[in-house]
Amino acid sequence: MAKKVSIKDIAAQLNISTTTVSFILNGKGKEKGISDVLTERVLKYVKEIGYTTNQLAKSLRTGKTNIISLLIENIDDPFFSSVAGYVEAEANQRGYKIIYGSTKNETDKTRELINLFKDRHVDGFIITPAEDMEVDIMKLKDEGIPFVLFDRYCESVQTDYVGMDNFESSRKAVDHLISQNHKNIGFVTLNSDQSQMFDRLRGYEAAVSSHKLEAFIKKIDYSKVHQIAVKEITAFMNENPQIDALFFATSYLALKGLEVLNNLNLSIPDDVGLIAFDDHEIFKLYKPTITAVTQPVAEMSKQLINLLLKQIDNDDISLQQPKHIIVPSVINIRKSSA
Amino acid sequence: MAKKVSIKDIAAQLNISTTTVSFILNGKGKEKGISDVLTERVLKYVKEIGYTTNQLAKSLRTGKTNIISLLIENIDDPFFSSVAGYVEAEANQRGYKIIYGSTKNETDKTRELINLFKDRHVDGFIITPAEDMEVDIMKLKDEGIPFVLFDRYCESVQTDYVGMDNFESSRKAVDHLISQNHKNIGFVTLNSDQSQMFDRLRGYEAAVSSHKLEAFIKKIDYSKVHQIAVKEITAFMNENPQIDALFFATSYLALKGLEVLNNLNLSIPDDVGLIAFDDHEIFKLYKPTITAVTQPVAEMSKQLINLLLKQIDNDDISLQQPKHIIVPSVINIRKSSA
DNA sequence: TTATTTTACTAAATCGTTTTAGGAACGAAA
DNA sequence: TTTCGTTCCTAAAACGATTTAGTAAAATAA
Repeated sequence: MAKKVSIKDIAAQLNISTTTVSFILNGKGKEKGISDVLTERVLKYVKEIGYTTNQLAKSLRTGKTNIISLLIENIDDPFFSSVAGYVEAEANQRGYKIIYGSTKNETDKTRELINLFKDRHVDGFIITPAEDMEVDIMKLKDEGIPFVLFDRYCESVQTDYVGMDNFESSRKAVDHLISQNHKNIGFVTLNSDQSQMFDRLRGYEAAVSSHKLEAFIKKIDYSKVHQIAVKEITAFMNENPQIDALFFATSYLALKGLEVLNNLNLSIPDDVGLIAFDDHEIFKLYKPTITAVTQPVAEMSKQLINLLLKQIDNDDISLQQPKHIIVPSVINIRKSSA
Repeated sequence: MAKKVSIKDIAAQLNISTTTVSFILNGKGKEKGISDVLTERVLKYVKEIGYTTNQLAKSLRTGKTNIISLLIENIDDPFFSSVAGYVEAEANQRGYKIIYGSTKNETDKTRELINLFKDRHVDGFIITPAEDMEVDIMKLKDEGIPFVLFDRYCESVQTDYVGMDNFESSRKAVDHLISQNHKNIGFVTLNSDQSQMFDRLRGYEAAVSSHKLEAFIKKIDYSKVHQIAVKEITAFMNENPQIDALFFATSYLALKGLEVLNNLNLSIPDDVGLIAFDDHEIFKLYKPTITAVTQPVAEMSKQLINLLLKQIDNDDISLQQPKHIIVPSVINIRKSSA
């Protein structure tokens, strides 16, 4: 394994100082009054031997890593991996790389990841906070570390945030079911106090109560979705046979729901109308196609990077007013909600 | 933003040397003959002020980052994001973090990502190589940088590799269609020379030719799948109306195929039998359910990290015989191939 | 001629660790 | 009293860059 050549080696080889080499490599030759002749010579030699900078050393000295930490619920989830894809593209374009971590929506895991990446001196964070993270978020803010919350926010801490109007989106979705003559609309959601889930629940409640309909709510633990969702939803349907439509708070819950409706031989939308929160490739192909509240993932990703880089570039964060960017949702109306 | 405290600060505060602090923090106190009393005192103080190591500095000095670069085709693809999820979990457990890059299966982009992460001194790479990367892979090998290829390998370079027997899996899938009395089996694949695609093609050809059946092959450019696949597959079906079964070389091609069959009002499996390479959540729910060749993603991920860490831990890589780990595939037989 | 400015460069400190090589203090052995 | 081992700790170099605060020499001005 040939040792990598360093600026020092270049300097020695060309009989000049490392300072000069560094200036030239960083394009500060002109500004620092290095002659064109020497600049040429250095650049040529550097190219010849194929030197590349040791980013670790550079980062240590400058305090900049050009790495952004993306902490999402789970990389193996279409919504989040889609965000990861867009965020990566957007970040790359602006000279940043992404280091990710799946929080599994667990507070301890998220906290641990934040600390790990802080020690690695990432330039900033994009975080989908788990529950009870107010203290940690507050700490990040106090330390002046750039970060943007995503998907859900912390009620008690003012921070940059990109997300959707979950309340309004949810209400509209339920309104749409009502407009299609569904009367007994069940809501299947997570057992979670996170803002996005809370708002979706409130939206559902607002819609049904404003039409004087009865509310049917089923909450499922996030950590147990895969094990128990099918059973729980089945029980929910059996206990409330009058339900003629279902609204699912996430796409993976909706998938579980489809499985249940299949098992129960209930047809969509004749027996049960259906809308899911978050779109999914399946929904376009399923028979019937499934109506879904769609988050503009590309737009959100762009905003996330925008806000974050704005923080990273201005170090006088404290002066800035935290920004909440609420992007509009779209309901992709398909056959399941007829 | 309070300046972070360093080992130097601790040493100064306690009136001892940084060496001592470092030894203690790295658990070398005993070995280096630091007294228990002092060890206690340092540990207590460190805890009190909540010191954490600057990993950048540590990495610079030790040459270890504990970061693995995962270069996959596209994070926004269920197969790869699933791999990313497992690889992350496996790596985390063993003290490593993942920095990822989506290559989009483009040679230049992949090359660029490799170089970028090399400059960042990642400890190793997991790579799904794009086409024509032999030279780059050879270079990595020469430089003694630990890496494992995944999903597809480089014919001309001996390297560690984790993948499947694509030839055999493909042949079995086609054999299964034949056993179900399909006679004219079309194969829809990518226009690619990569090993995994090449082997799937060979598997298909072997199966049809051994049964003296005619081959119908459609190749689509990876970069244009989203734009043209539906049109191309439609044309393919129209030009070859005798086709009574389709085998798709990837799950996203199969999704395009489903769209086409829908449009053409062809029913599965009565008009056209169908098998996809790579499973997908949709396939379990689609009506009818779709038969798929399934890669054991969890197992592959574990093997990837295993092989890679073995390289990272032994620096006498040159002595090791490159290992090819071929994991068995499973055909999830569902209704579409009846 | 001398003073000043400009041009073209560089020595050395620094970022925060790890690690090599060694040193002081003390007691025991010769 | 010298010598030798222990025990416990440290000075300083190193990793590879950036950057501050210069300086020497040449050009220009006075």
